[in-house]
This record gives sequence, structure tokens and C-alpha cells, in this order.
Amino acid sequence: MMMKNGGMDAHQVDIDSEFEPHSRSRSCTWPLPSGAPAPVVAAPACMSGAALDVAGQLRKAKSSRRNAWGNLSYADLITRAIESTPEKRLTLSQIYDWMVRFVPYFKDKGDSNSSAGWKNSIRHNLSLHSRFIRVQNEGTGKSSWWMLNPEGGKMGKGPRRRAASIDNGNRYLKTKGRISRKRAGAMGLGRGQGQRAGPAMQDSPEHGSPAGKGGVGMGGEEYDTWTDLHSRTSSSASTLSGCLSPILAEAEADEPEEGGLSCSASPRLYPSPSSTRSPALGTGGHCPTVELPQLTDLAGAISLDESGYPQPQQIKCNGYPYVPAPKAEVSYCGPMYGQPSMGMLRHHTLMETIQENKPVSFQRPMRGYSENNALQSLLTGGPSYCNKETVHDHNPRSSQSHMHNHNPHNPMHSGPHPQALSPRVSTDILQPYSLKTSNHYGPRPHLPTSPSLPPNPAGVMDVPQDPCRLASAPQPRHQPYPGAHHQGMTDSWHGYYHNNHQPGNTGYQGQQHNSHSRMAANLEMENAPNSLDCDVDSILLNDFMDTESMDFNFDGSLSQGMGMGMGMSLGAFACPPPAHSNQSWVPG
DNA sequence: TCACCTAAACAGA
DNA sequence: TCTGTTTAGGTGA
Repeated sequence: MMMKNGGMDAHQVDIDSEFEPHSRSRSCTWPLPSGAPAPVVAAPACMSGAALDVAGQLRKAKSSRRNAWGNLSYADLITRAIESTPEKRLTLSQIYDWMVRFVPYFKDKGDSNSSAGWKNSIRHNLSLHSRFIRVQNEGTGKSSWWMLNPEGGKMGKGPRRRAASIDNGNRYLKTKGRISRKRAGAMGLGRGQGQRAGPAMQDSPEHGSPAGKGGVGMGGEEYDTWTDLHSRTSSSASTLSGCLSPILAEAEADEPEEGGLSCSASPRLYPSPSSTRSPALGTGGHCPTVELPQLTDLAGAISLDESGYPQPQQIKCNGYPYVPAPKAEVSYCGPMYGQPSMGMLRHHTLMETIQENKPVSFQRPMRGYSENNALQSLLTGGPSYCNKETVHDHNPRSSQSHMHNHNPHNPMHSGPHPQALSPRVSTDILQPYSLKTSNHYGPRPHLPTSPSLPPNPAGVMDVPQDPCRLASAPQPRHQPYPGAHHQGMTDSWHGYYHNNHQPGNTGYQGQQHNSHSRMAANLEMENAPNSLDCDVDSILLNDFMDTESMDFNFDGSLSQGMGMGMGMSLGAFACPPPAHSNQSWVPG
């Protein structure tokens, strides 16, 4: 598994020596090579051009916060690793590989003997930081996909997950849980027992907390609630909850909703997109009801996606998609992430919570659409993503860098047809869906834009990824596409892991093949919004707010039939398509 | 106080 | 054994 730097780029090699971490004084930092690009990743491409600039920025930034800017922390490294992939997601083992491969410091630490410590730190960081989200990886076994939190989580200084969780009402519970745990331990409970109990308690409050794996000893309502939720979580419907951001989860903690939101085991665990589908299936939801909402979401989401992930069933405008999928591959949430998804719908509260905590408001996006007539826009202009998808077959690689680009202005307006696209667009299109990740991140208020992570899309990330935003406000996204810079790295890594890892999964390629299908689906979706035009707000408020559990089910058929189409880029939104297609959504 | 890092305990798969 | 979560302690700014 650990590649020992075999594929390292020459550039990287050059700087290797400089990557030794500092004595670990404060944070173990990986010193940037003085002249070298900060990015550990040091991709070949990165080294030149932008990468260098980045290094400069980092150095400048150093003055303020070292790790955040000048040095890369584990979190930064992980972020980069994730960003370096087309899909913007990696499994833990892939992250390890990436570290070994691209970070000189770890180059020789891939063996089990010397890897325990840093791997532990990697895991710790993944779990701890809200900027990372874990997505179920049904396709590959146990190891989950780790992705960047679309919402952005907190970069650098951002509050740690732990801290964040505490902020909410759950705090109390959480604390309590911990205490319990300790107490249990003190009482002589075995960890096994005590812990479970403890964690459960802990988690219960958070719902999301994986830790809560079902503790047994929990007592109290909390526990019940948790259990409840938890079990629900298992259900497809509940999966939605999984989508919830940690914060959300917390928010809900107080009131477990049947809607189930929450449940994902961990606050951050998002069901893979694939799973997303299932929710629909599971719930047996029927499109009709749900559709509108979905559409709405779609509208919002549409701009996002581009990733073309195979099965993103969800939609999300900002939401996190969540739906457990029966198995899909990998879809992750990239796109899904959006929060919106079902979770949103169901729980208005959640949304609120999110808003509170996070800069990005999910609702807003939707609203934005309606207000801005985004829907119409969609209708009128093809969504850019469609284009992308369409094209992306050709060159999966290039995409990364472009993610944001695709719609510099308004994603929605991009012409539906590739031809219509401007040259630039075309280029973007070429990129594989995955690359466009930025979209995935959709609503990211603040992506890890930290300057510190230049090469990566991070730079890109800072871009307003929020699809909604895009829709509502044309953004001149110009980021030069950092991707370009680091594309080299990305590519290499991308190739690396694609070839070596991802045993079959992800359907990434497959997706490409389906671009046409997707397009169709997308188009449909686009149209849908019109019909939906109705009133997103109303719907949201009335329907969604309704505690009632909505079954967002995407038709199973959809998933299957279109599954792929949808899955892909918009994919997430895919669900609706089938139904839509039949429907006369399209105005006119 | 904050942000990081490291170590470690634990649990589930 | 790997993965994932959480707790705790330590350090530097």
C-alpha cells in the first residue's frame, strides 16, 4: 500500500530534504522548502508557476499563523491529498499513500513500524476537523471516503469539530456523555461496557457522533433517542441525517426527529451518494411529493454538480445529500454534500442551525434561485454542468483545475450545448466530472481556501462554490484555476490512485460514458425547475418545514434507470429526472 | 486561549 | 489489523 515515493516527481524529490518536519515544536510542520512550493504535494506542475506563488504567499502569511499558512499541518496535508484527486475524496489508506508518496517526510515512513504515529495523527485529524467529512464507501468495503466538507468546515483555525460540537445545545449532553464515560471507567466499567455506554451517551447528544455506536448502557432518554435515531439512520431515510453536518446533527440532537435525520453514525458521516438513492427506495418515497422539493434542490444544486459522480442521488442544493444507498459505489457526496438534501428538507431546523453556524445558508441559495429566476435561467440556458459532463469524457484530467471555472459567471447560463460553450467552457467541460469538484463543495462558504493550500483546488475553493450563489449571483470566477498548477500533481496522483486504488469502483469512468445520459437527465432536471418554479420558498417553508417526514424518495427506478445519469454530475439530482422526463415539467 | 501534534484507549468491521 | 472516534497532555504563538 504505501508507495514509497515511487512516483514522486522530480520536483518533489528535489525538495525532499527540506520537508523534514520541524522538531515538532509546536505543530509539526513540514517546512516548506525555502524556494519550493509550499505544497508538500509539490506536484510537478505545482512547482512551477502558481505553486511557487503559493509558496510565496505562504511565507508571507506565515507571519500570522504558521500552520495555517506557512506550514502545512496534517489537516492541510490531508486537504491537499483529497483535493489532489479528481473525485476529491480518498480513503484513509489512500491518504496514507498520498502522504508517503508526496510528502517527503513520510516517504520513508510508510512501513508499519514508523507509520503508526503519523497515521494515527492523520486519523485523528480526519475525525477531529469539521473540514473533513466521511462518506460511506459502500463500494470498497469498510474504509470510508474522506472528503472535504463542502461547507468548508473550518480551515486552519477553524474550530475543531470537537469544539464546534460543543457549541450547541448538545454540548451539555456531550459533556455529560464524556463524563459518563469517565465515570463509567471509574466505576470499573470495562471500556467495552463503559465505553459503549459512554460513547453512546456522548454521542447520543450529538447524534452524529459515530462514537455512539450504539452504546448499550446508556440510560435515559437520550440513549433511547439516540438509538432511535441510530436505527433510523440505518434506514435509508435516516441516512439523510448522515448528510447533516456535524453541526446539524448537533442541532438536532435535542430533538431527534424521526425524520431521521441524523443518524449517521458520525456527525460527519455522509452516506455515499449511492446510498442516497436508497433513501428513496427505502422510504418508498414517491416522487410526486418529493419531487418539488427535490427539484428545488436540484435547481440549487444543479449548478454544483458537475462532478458527474455516478450516483449522487441526492440533490442538494446545499445540502448534504444523504441517502444511503444500497450500494453504490462510490459516489460520494461530493456533490452531495450539499447539505440541502433531504436533511434540509426535513428539518428546517437543521437548516437554520446550519445557517447559524455557517456562513452559508442553504435556503438562501434556493431562494436565490427563485428570486433570481435561476430556474428560468436554467431552463433557458443549459446548465454548464451539462456541458461539462458531456465533454468531460475526453479528458478527465484537466478538469480539476477548472472546477470552478465552468461557470465563471453563471453556471446556469452556460449553454446547454457544448458548442455553445466558450472555449474556456469547453475546456472545463473536458474535465472529468470529478475534477470539478468545486462544485461538489457547493455551498461552501469558505472552503479551505486557505492560501496555504495553493495548488489545490483550495485556491479554487475559495471560490464561491456555492452553486446557489453562483446562480444567484454571477460570479466571475476566475480563479486561474489553480488546478492547473497542481494539476500535475493531481494527475499523477490521480492516475496513481486510480490505477492502483479504487478497485473498481467509483464508476468514475463509467460515468463518463454516460455523459449523454446525464445530459439528458440534466436537461430534464433543468426543466424541472421551471415547473417547480412554483415557489421554492413556499415549498420549503410549508412542506419541508413540516416535520412530517417527507419521503424523499427518489424513485428507485430513477436511480436505477437514470441512476447513472443522475449520478453523475448533477447526478445528485438525478433522481428527479425520470419522473420529470415523463412529466411535462418543461414549460413549454 | 487557540491551534496543533502526539499518544493512547476503545470499538466496530 | 484497520478504521474511526475521543480524550488527554504538551507545545508554541
